[in-house]
Amino acid sequence: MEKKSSAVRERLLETADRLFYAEGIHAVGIDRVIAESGVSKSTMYVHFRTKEDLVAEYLRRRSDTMRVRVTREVEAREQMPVEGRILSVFDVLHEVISEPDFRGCAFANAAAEYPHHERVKEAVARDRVWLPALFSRLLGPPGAEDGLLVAALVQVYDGANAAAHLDRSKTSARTARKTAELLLAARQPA
Amino acid sequence: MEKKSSAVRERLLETADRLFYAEGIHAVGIDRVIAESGVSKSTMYVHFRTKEDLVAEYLRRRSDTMRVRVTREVEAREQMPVEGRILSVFDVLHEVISEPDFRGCAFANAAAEYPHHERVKEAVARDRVWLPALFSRLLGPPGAEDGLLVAALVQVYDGANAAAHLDRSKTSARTARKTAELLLAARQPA
DNA sequence: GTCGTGTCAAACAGATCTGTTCGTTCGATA
DNA sequence: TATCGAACGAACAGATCTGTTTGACACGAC
Repeated sequence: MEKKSSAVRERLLETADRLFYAEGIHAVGIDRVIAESGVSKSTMYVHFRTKEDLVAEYLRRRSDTMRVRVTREVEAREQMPVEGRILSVFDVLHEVISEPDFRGCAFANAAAEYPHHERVKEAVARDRVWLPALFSRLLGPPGAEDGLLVAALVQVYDGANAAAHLDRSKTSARTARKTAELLLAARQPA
Repeated sequence: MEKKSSAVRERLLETADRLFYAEGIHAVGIDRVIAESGVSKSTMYVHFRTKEDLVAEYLRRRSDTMRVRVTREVEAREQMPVEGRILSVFDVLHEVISEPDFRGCAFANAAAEYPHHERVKEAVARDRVWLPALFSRLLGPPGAEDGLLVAALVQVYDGANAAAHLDRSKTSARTARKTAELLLAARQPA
């Protein structure tokens, strides 16, 4: 299934990703996407029945890309203690927010633009699952307070994302990492 | 200056605040605002020369309202130790995210919708100042690491805001408060 | 060689959005 | 009572946005 990976489709998605993320979804019309991707409008509507479809696919890929990127780094530290593996998530975040075109969390942004849009809400909900799941898995068989620890770690991650965006802070992921260290050190020594 | 506080202007701003915050700025047209405020379009354009002016004023008031609300709670605890005063910020946040129409940080949302819009950027920058300033003031004459502590506290606040919005978490401010307690307890005991 | 598929270019339809204009109404005040 | 300011309602202009339609072209497979 889903053999649809033609060259035009890919070009459309790359352009959509770049424009939607950089300028916002509402602010970028279909005409911009087709102009900058070099695909004709009629062809674009063959590959994506509506703009909504294009947006949904944009979000799906954003989520997958980030999840894979973070997960790969964590997996690469297989023989590290869990603390180091969890902290490496914040190292990836540091890389991400350092990229010149960083403009915050694509899902927070999409949720802000389309608060009552069903497919966007689904895409956001889907994205919001993987990071706490990763932390949970790394922290092993859940103790009583691990739910709280996971939630706290995710919050620190989100806060660093927000600060990097709204304050243009270049160091927010470093700050977040230190807070995460503190949270991990304070874990109940069961 | 700025004696402009007529009844129509107030009705326009109240309606704009409700609609822009609930549904997003792009998604709400001027026609919605005038219809729901019961003000004619021509009158609205007397009070606000453009939609942009209305948006800027909406953000200004949102920022002021929240700043006043938080500051008042903190000031009410004048004889408490600083830790308690700082933690009370997260109690206010808990109240805010518990309100039924909560839909995230209005400034994060606006920044997501208008990434390159000068007046929105100004409004966001203006809002982003008061919370770290409040934390700094409470923490007293800045030690070497207090900048880091302030940034960490703000991040935790932002993270709780994001989680409350994107995950519909009702407990995120409580989680954030616990993290803040940890951060404060770990302060260098100078 | 013909058919089918994928693509393009351009015009168009219909909706929506911001902002303007114009004539009218109503109430306060001098 | 006459005047003036504030607001109204409705139509309009012009831009923009999503999505459709039409006709043509290129190219590979049968």
